[in-house]
Amino acid sequence: MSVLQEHISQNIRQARQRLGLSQQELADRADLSRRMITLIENALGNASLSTLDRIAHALNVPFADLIRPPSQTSPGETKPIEVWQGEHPRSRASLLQNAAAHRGVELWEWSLAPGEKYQAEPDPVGTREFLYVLQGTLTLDLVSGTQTLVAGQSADFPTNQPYAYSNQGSSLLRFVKNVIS
Amino acid sequence: MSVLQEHISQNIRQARQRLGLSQQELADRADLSRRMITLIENALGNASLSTLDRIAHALNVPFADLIRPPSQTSPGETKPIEVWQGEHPRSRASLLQNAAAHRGVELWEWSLAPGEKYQAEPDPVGTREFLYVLQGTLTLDLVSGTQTLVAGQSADFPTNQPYAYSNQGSSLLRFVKNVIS
DNA sequence: CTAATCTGTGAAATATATTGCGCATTCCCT
DNA sequence: AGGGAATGCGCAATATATTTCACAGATTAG
Repeated sequence: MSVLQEHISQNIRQARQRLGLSQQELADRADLSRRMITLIENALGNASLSTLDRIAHALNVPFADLIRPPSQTSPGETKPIEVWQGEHPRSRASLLQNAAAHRGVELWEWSLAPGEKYQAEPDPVGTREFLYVLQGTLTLDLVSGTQTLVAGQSADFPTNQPYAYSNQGSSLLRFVKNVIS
Repeated sequence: MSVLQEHISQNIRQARQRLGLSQQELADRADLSRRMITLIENALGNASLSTLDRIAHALNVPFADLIRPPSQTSPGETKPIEVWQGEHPRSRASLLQNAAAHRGVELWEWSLAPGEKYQAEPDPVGTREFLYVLQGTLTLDLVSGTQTLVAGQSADFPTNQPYAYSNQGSSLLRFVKNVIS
């Protein structure tokens, strides 16, 4: 199959998993059959414009991102994608940028209200994260132990094991992170 | 019909006429029927990926050009390394994290005092940057034009051409950036 | 005017995208 | 072990993209 379809299939699967959606859920959102999602994500089939467009909308990404060759992008802003929201309205996770680079680089900005906690699931081996705390205090729970980071500090750790962010301080916590896979 | 199809139809017709091709000639080159070309150029029909891809090849343009709006074309902290400092003591660039990933990912935090400017030299092709403005206003000079980013906005652009950051506002500018090579 | 080319459109035929269903497999969970 | 969720795949049915052909209007050239 064409290189184009390879890119599309990878981009779609990546975006879907980033949102934590199953194939069925994506199919429902896009009003397509799960069969079609499977076909496209495996670079089989030959989707039509409307099909791809509906998937793009369901994934909340610009259409261009689906066909973007992993190497190049055009200059421009992109608007944040709200990916997760905590009980407190100020607790949220936004995907700022996502490069379908060799393996993939993501730039995130997170906010956690006092007392808020986010428990993350393990990623595939090879995945790691960069953290940079903008304000507040971040408590980072890893299998190897607990770490505390204050504004201006950064950390680097593998995420193929369960981990959790929490704000045990009394003021808003904000930090940026990179996910490298 | 969708905006997407409007763009595609205009782009295709525009590219075809630029080459001085008739619909029939384009159809022959792309191994499609002239009927299909007519349908697509009038934003009717709903082309498949392969169809659009063949048209893109026949027109000798990247696929991405068809869809754009017709107008354009182990855990541990590390301590920051001071890499650049401006005339004003509050203007500085710190390398926060640097992953020797497949090709390399860097996470930076920058500060620019009002009036400060940093002129960057072109990087090797394939190098790109992610920007995320924390506070203040960032003026980004690219060969393709000038962009202004305020706090909370992010941008993504290739850096194989000269570019410059400047703070033309009246308050301190802070932003983080990723360099992906 | 007449011929020739280009473009748009309708309709039936054909190719293929898309669906719906069932089933196998894997993985996670208790 | 066993149950449930998620994914992949074969296959027949259906929807629709794509072709083929035929014709009409518009434009240009001789």
